[in-house]
This record gives sequence, C-alpha cells and structure tokens, in this order.
Amino acid sequence: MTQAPYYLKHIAYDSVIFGFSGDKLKILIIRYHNTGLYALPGGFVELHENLNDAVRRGLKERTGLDNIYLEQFYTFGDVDRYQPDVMRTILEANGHSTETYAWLLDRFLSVAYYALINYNDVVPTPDALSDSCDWYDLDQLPNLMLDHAEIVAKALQTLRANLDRKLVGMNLLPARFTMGELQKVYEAILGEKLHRGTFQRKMLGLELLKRHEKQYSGAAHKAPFLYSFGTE
Amino acid sequence: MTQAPYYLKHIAYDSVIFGFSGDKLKILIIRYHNTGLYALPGGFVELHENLNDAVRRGLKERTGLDNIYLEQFYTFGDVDRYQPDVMRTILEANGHSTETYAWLLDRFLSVAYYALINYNDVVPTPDALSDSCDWYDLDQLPNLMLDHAEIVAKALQTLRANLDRKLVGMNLLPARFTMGELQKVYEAILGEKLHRGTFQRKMLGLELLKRHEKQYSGAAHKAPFLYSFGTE
DNA sequence: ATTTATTGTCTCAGTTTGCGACAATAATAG
DNA sequence: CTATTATTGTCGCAAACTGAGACAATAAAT
Repeated sequence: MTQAPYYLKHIAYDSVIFGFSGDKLKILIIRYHNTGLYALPGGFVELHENLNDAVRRGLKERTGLDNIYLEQFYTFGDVDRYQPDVMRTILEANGHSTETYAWLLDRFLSVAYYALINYNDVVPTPDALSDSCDWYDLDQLPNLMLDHAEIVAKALQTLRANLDRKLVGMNLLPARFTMGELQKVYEAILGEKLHRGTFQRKMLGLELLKRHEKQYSGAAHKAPFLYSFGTE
Repeated sequence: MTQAPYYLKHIAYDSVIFGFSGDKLKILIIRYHNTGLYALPGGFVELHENLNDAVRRGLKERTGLDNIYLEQFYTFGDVDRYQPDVMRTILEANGHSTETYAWLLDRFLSVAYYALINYNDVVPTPDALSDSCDWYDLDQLPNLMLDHAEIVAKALQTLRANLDRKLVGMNLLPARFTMGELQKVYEAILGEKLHRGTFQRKMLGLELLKRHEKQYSGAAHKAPFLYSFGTE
C-alpha cells in the first residue's frame, strides 16, 4: 500500500478465490482490522502494470501460489459502489491518515476475477489492512461489504456456466485424484447430485484424463483408480 | 467531449455493435478526421454515472437507439494499450490542444461491450472527432487502431458461445421475421451452414417464437410464416 | 470367511440430433 | 391456364447421447 500516484486511479480488482475441501466449495475472505468488515481479497493496478499481472500479484500475496487458474468475469461500475465512509472507516481503524490515502476515498470500478486453486497448497495470508484471510463455506459467508456478495454470486454463476464448456473442475484438486473426488467437485459447484455412471462415462469420453495405477485407499471398499489431467 | 475532471480517469469503454444485412454480419466502425485511423465506437464514464449507463449513452449517440441488447464481455488492461502518440495524432488532426486534453494521453483500461441491433433502425452518426461511422462486413474490416481488432475477435467469440445459451439471434432482426432469416443470422454468427429441418425443429421447440399469418413474399415459392419473439 | 462400502462397467430405454424425403404453394414462364 | 422453379413446413429414420438401474470386483473391517 503506497501513496497516490503509484496506482491507477478509479480502478480496483476483486478476486473470488475458490477452494474445495470436505465436500464443500469455499472462498477466501479477509477481515479488516478493528472494523468487523469482511471483503473479497482485492487490490490496485500499478501505473505500468498489466491488469492481469496485478491480479496475479495479489493472488500470490494472498495464497503464496503462482500459475493459478484465473478468469476475469465482470467489471462492476455502478455509482452506488462509491461509499467513501466504508473506506474511511477502514483507514481510520488502521491509524492511517485519510489525507495521505485520499485517493482511496474516490470512486472505483472493480474488475472481478475468479480463481480455482488446490485448497491444500494454500497458506492464506492477510494483507496490511486486514487481520485475517480465511476460508468460508460458500453457503455460510459473513456479511460482505459493498457489493461483494453480488460479485460472489456472479462468480459462481459464471463458473457454473463455464463448467460444461471448459474443463475446469480439476483445478480445484491435487495433481492426482479419484473419479469420486472429481464428481464431488462438480456436485459442489453445480449444487446438485449427479449420477455416478453417467458422470464417469462423460469424463472418460473427453479423453482428457490419464488413468494411473490403483490408489491404496485406507477405506473399506474397492480401491479406485487415480487420474491426472492431461491426455498423454 | 469536455475537459479533464468531467470523466473518470484511466477508464474507457468500447462497443462492438453488430448488425445483420444481406446475409452478412456487420459492425459499426468510426474513422477519425484526417488521420486514416479506424476504431470502435467508444467513450468515457462521467464522474457520477453508472458504467452501463455511459455505454448506453454512447450507443444512443452513435445509433439513435434506446433499449439495445447489450452485454459486457471483457476488460482490456494491458500496458501496451497505452500508445499516447495515437491519441496525440487524433487530437492534433482535429485542431485540439494536447494540453487541454492532456488527460486523454494517459493510460486507459477499456471495458468492452457488444450490442445487437436491427440494422434497418439505425442511423449511424459520427462523433465530434470522427468523420464517418459506417457498417463494415466482419470479414472486410479496415485495420483498426490499438487492440481493437482483438476486441472484435473476443466479442465474436463471446457472441458465439452465448448463442446456444441465451436466445440472442432475434435481436439482429426486425420485430417480424421468417425462419429462413433467423437461420441466416445464426449461420452468419457461427460461420457455418446449418441443416434447415433441424434448425427449425430446435427453434420451435424452445417455445419462444410466436407464429403469425403467412408472409406475402414477392418470391417465387411458398410463402413462409412470420414469427416474432415472445411466447404469448 | 463374511460383511460392508464403493468402484468400474454394462445394458436398456428414452431423448436428442443429423439428414434426407415429401407434399404444399407463391410467383413465373410458356 | 398449365408447367416449372424455388423454397417452405413437416415427417421419418438412423445414429448419437443421456439417465438410471444392475452386476461383479475388491479393500478393509468384523
């Protein structure tokens, strides 16, 4: 967080970072110091930085990960996003002068992205203004500030629409996974149960999964195959 | 076009305005005075204006139409969009001082939209800096400035992807149209021939078209039905 | 050795899709 | 007035795809 001329004015980004654990879809939410305000992880674009690079830079800081599956889905630009009181509250709670950071009190458009990551690879890390960065079940989110709830809703909607066009599900899993795990990811995203046989037939028919040896599963049933993403 | 503090800095929009005529998909392109530069119609967002409203305002100016089918599809934010020389050329060719309009020489992100309109309803109108605003066949575009060719390509790609999810084709036609005309629209968008019987069966199966009386067509064959969009 | 839970696969019926065929018909040509 | 031409609405059939249940296989637990 630096002073005014370092970032493009009026432009912010927010990222909806999806993870999958315990059969549930989750997203990363930060909480600002001493305010009780919850928000999506976001940031600003440096004067000589590509927009997409700015978002990847923020993702790296928040998750520790490079090379994340990332997709831009909408730019939010309504006037009623402009609530300088909220930003003033955050700055003051952090002991920052609202003069030095006056540029933050201006109107912002937000370019929204969603990211899909492997839950287990992540070490969620708060930024300078926040005291936590944590996973929340998608159906148990705290009240989010500004229009961030709307951003999450549109992210999920876009993710669902992309699910049958792009092969996206496996970005939420480790490199090797079972068919059952993959199906649970799809079910969590779509919010509905899928028929096991049909799902398996469809996934294998795409010829995008490589089948490996059997998994040694500590479970009381037949050991499933492991798959990885990639034809060869 | 007004002075600096009237618009949000760093933010522009561009619109890919699709029309359909003579079995071809076309888009509106403007040419800047005395420069030979071709570009998409675009504009800026007023300080207290919703982003979407700004785009509709621009569409109204360029086409004379309200209530246009409009969809945001991507925000372009690479650094190499920043080519102040191009904007300087345009300003000078129009006799504008680059001091008064210095804000135009800054870096811009562009939020891109596509619009679908009825070709026959439109009176294309140039803006203050351009001397023409005309239809061009999608496959015979002039060289477009900056990354506008890339914007057009992504617009078409998004339109194609949306074609099987949203019912979008009829926005390019008059209120009443024949099944053959509708099919030609789809073929122009997808860039491929479709089977007549299958197309008709699918469209009617959606139960979104109302069938009217026969058309008196001056053509030497059976007169087709007319349809309009809307169930009832 | 038996039970339990889950996996990989198959079959079958129902639906959708691609494609050709047929009669119907508005204008035109003879 | 009749035949021709071009295009339309519709049907039928085969191929492909989909949803759902059924069956044997098997790793761990009893």
